[in-house]
Amino acid sequence: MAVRTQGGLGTPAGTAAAPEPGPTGPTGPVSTESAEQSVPRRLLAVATRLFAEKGFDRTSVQEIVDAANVTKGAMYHYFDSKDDLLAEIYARVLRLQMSRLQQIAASGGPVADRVSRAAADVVVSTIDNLDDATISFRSLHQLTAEKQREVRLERRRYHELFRSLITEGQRAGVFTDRVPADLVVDFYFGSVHHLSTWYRPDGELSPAQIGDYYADLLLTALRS
Amino acid sequence: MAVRTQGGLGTPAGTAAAPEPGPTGPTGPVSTESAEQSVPRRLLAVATRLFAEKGFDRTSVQEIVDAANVTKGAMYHYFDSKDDLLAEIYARVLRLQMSRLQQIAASGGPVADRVSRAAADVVVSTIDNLDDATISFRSLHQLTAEKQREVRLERRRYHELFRSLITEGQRAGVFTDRVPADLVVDFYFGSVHHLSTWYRPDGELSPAQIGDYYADLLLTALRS
Amino acid sequence: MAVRTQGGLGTPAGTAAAPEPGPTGPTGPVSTESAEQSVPRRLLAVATRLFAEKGFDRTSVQEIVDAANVTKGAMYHYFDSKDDLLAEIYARVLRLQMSRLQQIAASGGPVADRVSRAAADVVVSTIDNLDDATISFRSLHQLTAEKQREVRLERRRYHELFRSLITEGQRAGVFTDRVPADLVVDFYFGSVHHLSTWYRPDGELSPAQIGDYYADLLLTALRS
Amino acid sequence: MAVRTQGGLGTPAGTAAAPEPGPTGPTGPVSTESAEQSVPRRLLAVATRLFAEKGFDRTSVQEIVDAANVTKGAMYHYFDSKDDLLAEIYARVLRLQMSRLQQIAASGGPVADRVSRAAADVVVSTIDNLDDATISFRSLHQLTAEKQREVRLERRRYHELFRSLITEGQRAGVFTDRVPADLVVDFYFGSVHHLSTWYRPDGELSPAQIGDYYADLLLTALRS
DNA sequence: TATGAATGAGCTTTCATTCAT
DNA sequence: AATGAATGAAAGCTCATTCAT
Repeated sequence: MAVRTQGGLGTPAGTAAAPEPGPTGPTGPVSTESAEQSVPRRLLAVATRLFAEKGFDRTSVQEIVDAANVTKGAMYHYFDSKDDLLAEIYARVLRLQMSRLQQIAASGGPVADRVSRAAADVVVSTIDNLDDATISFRSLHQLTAEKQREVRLERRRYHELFRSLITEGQRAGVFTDRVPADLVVDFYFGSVHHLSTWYRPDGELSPAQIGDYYADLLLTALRS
Repeated sequence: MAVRTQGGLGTPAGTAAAPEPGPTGPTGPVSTESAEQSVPRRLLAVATRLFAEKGFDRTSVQEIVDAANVTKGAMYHYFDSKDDLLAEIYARVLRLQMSRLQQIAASGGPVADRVSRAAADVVVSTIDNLDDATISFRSLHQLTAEKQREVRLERRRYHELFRSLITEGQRAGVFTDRVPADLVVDFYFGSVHHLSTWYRPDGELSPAQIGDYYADLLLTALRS
Repeated sequence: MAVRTQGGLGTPAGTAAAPEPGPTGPTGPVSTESAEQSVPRRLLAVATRLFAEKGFDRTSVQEIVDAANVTKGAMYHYFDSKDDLLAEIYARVLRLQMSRLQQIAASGGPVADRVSRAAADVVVSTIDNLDDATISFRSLHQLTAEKQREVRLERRRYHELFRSLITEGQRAGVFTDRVPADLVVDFYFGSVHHLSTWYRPDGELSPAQIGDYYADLLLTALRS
Repeated sequence: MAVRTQGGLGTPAGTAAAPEPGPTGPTGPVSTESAEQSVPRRLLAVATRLFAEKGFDRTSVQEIVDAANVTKGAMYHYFDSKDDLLAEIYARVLRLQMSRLQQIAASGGPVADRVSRAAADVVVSTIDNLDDATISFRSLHQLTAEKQREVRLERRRYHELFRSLITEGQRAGVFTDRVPADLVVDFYFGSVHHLSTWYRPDGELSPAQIGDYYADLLLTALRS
């Protein structure tokens, strides 16, 4: 991030204290990407869509700023580089996924239930943010080495949390330990990340159904 | 493809019996990528490595021809474009995977055995050609629309064959039909394609072991 | 200059008697460049250092204001442009050198003594303000045509004064007139300006020693 | 330099063996900068003129290639960067000056004569290549650190050779050793480098006269 | 069959300056 | 007296591809 002012993107930029008016706010037309939101938000939204559609390297900064109705200078006021935009997208995804998993992991109930809920939930939230998924499984190598490291680290922390649920189930005897928990995690998240290559909103199955099927497959494979 | 030469790349590379003499004859140096092979082979080998390492868009034609010890003119003699190189890599991968799956599908034995063998085999062969896997899960959108269609078609044919084994098992009652066969295929190949993001040659598990674990997970999930 | 404020930069900086209280009053931190001095002074000090270090074109306004702990708006309040900063630096240097030379020229004693003292003094004062010297011999062409003219004019007036001392010596018969006085002046100030390219504070010779040697070389060359 | 072919710029680029036709060659019009010469030569000639006129940072690559009647791509085919162009100019200057000094140093005669000839010659050759002089005393900091080091090294070798003549004269007793030889060299070359700031072709003195005067001043200052 | 100079469009990024507050 | 978001023009550089030889 570039911006010399207080307030990054976790908290809305532009105005320090009050969150900016949502789509139902008092002024202006309603279009998620090109009005009513703060400049950096709009840029991120647009960049996410374009990176997913055409790939990072094939999306020019010009296209992004045009679509966001902003000048190039403005973009570089808020972001250090095109790369920074991508890094911000990764950060947002990881933050979101991690917080959802943490909530589920911390909730009560039998471990199998928690794993099942986590497994289904990550499917639904991946489908809800399909562009993010497309980008994050395809563009890691387009980040700087430094930022790749950060992303990998964060991703590992996520995997470890998920794995800890699996091993908890294995110790409790409800999951088989024939297969190493590590491998199970990689196995499952491979499936999840690839949703973006085949899921179509007009398909027969709803996100929730797919989530349930995926969770079923995982749980059945693990049941000892 | 451009190739106005005889023979060459139409026949599957993997199964070529005799290694062809390089342009420098029997005395030239021995290096898989930059001598002893035909120019187009060398270009494909080098391109595969570089595309996997740095991504398609970040690999310049100049880098490819330099690494292959060839001039640009020569490259454009054999390939229509940089794009063509990528398409050729996709074609090679698909050809190889398809032929292996066909062989296993056509072999005898109980359907569960065939699925298990196919599941384990695709893991091993994916690991054996990890660069191909990296490229093919990351670069589809860098092909022209037309070539994307071709690749998708071919990939669908592959999936259908695999799916037919699953449905065979379901009809035979050895696999559950709780989960649609289609979904199972996508689920499993997601895991497989993602091998390229985490597999490391120096890891604890051998390719064969990983293949067995993956097949185990799939078969257990399916066992009715 | 923009300055719409009272006092400030019109009076020579070097001779200001009382250090002015900084904007943070008596309790602020003490650092020549970023506190305790008035904003325009700080900007000039910082700009001088940065222009000498990296060159005028390679120093951005942002860098200057950051280093001076000031905002862009503030800078543009005091200076018309980046160019104006440079012009101010030139003006300061010329004012300083001129006043020193005038003092020496007006002092009594044999003309050879006065030339000798002037020659040594300009060396010492150049070394004392080495950044100024670096800038002024390298950045003239970065001023607007108009300001270049002004600087050249002022510089010529300085040279004329020095030259008048030489011709005085020539007329008095203590200096040779084999070489035109004009040329002697250019010859000598070339040497002086170039001090900034080779002088190092950790060198063996002190500024005063160098001044004496330079004066010796000049006087010997002139002695008839 | 970029160019992947044999033959740099010391030897004429373009054709390997035969030096390209001079301005009197058989084909094409006669204009030093934009025709009949090889592309890299033209680029260097044009760049030298523009860098001297407007400064390195204020000369755009676009201006250079326009003036040289060449496309940007062509420029980047021959030079790695705009920086490389500048480095090449420095290299050319240093090569030339060094070779002239070596010739004079190696010639016979009393040491005072050799110093005198060298001193006068460097003035004349500096005036003959005034653009080079302008650039080289003003643009060193615009080279990369690495190339600055190279230039400084080469320049030091030049100074050492000149200094060795001075010390030879000091040991022989024809020059005073009141002033360190090192300092004398810096003193004199300051004067020489600054020729570019005041010399005008329409001035009263010819280059040769100026050379003689400069040599006179130096020699008189040194005569013991 | 192969060369490599040359093209030209497009890329990301920088930056002095303005202006509503 | 000061802020800092925003502008818009221009910068240096890359690269797939062509073509005369």
